[in-house]
Amino acid sequence: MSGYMSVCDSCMRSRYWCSAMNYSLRTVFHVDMDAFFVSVEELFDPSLKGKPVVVGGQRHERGVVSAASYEARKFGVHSAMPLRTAAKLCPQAVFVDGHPDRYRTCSEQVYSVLSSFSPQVEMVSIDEAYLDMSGTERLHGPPLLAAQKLHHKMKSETQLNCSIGIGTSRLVAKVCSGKAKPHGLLYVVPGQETKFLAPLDVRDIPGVGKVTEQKLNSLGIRTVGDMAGKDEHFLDEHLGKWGLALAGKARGEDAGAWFAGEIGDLDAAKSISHEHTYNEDTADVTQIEATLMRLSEMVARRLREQKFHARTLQLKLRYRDFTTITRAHSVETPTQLDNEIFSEIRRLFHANWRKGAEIRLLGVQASSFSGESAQGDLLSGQERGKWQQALTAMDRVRERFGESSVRIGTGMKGGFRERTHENPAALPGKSKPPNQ
DNA sequence: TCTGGGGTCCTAGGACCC
DNA sequence: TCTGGGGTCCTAGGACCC
Repeated sequence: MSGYMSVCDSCMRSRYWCSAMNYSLRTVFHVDMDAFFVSVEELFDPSLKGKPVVVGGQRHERGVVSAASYEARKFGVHSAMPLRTAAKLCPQAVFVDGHPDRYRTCSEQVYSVLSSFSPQVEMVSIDEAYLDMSGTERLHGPPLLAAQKLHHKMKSETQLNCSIGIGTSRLVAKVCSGKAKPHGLLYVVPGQETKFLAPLDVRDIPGVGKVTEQKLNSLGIRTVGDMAGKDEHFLDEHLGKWGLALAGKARGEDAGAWFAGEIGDLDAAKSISHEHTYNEDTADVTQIEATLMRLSEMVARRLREQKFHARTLQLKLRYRDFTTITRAHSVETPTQLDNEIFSEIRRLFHANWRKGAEIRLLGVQASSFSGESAQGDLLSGQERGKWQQALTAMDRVRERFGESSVRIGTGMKGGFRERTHENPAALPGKSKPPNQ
């Protein structure tokens, strides 16, 4: 049981190997899809293959890159970069709008492949998952063999590539998958965690961003090894609770539970939000309220889908100069109704907007969820019931015929004015008050 | 460069209660 | 009358992730 070698599937170069094996420890896979959005777009339009591709919007739009193909990355393009910057760096790139529905569908296929390898799969985002592979040796063989099988099955069933990191903790597995990209495997054998992590930049630790990196650097800490060398008091003193967590990470340890399934409802959503950035800043109250209405509807609809009632409603407001404020209010009766959310949001807006100041972004967020709402005072119990019914019916229609098929008309309780939808494509909807 | 959208978690201050 | 300390809830802001 010695000498497993990790091999990149495409180039067959070895990546890492070691001779120690220990099955008494847990084996975690971190599976990360390669350039996921780009790869999915290529499935729908094979002519994109081999070209520099930028997913996220058109080259002159306000917005940022969601994903870039490896060809585009060669020019310095990366995700979160403004689209216009990407266009300057790589003028020949093909710019593609994102298609969330396609990604969701493919993500489900990915999940089903993963599920055939372990009963413990935790999707942590649309293109990324942890698998608890402990105890699967008899079925799938030792970790590297199982990982190679997974690579092949993923490719043959979804036509997508992934990278796989293997370790005794989620942290190590995650760092490995990052180092294995693209389409590689990387295995850190039990006992070698600290050695593997030590030379890495602190920035490679998930959770360490620009700010924490700067702070650590100023303390003379550049590598994970530097961090592991400091005692916990030191880190605690300078970084608080974070410091202690980081000290553990430097040793390759996870904080908290291994897998959500073990401690129950870890994946339950804690907030639901929608926001919108205008293509052109605006101070037009009619347009602003229409946007707030639409965002409120979107949030309410998802609350109903998930059978949540929210107690805390939050408005987010970003001005032209990028200064951003949030203003929240907790209502007495948790709600999932469009008009209750909208009226609270509208109140927050008018109470906090610097009148006349141009707005770049608006957002609506709901949180503090409960399963049921008490019978409330904003609307009487009977009235509330009617709204509930009407809105649930509308949700069903929207599901079948699309977002623009139903609109709340004027004159309903709550008095919404006719919508001036800023997205022309969504405009030609029928106005239809709920029955009764 | 001119900065999306959807989330999670943490901190910190103030109100309020005991 | 002045003064504690702990706990919890609420709100605002910010770091970070994909």
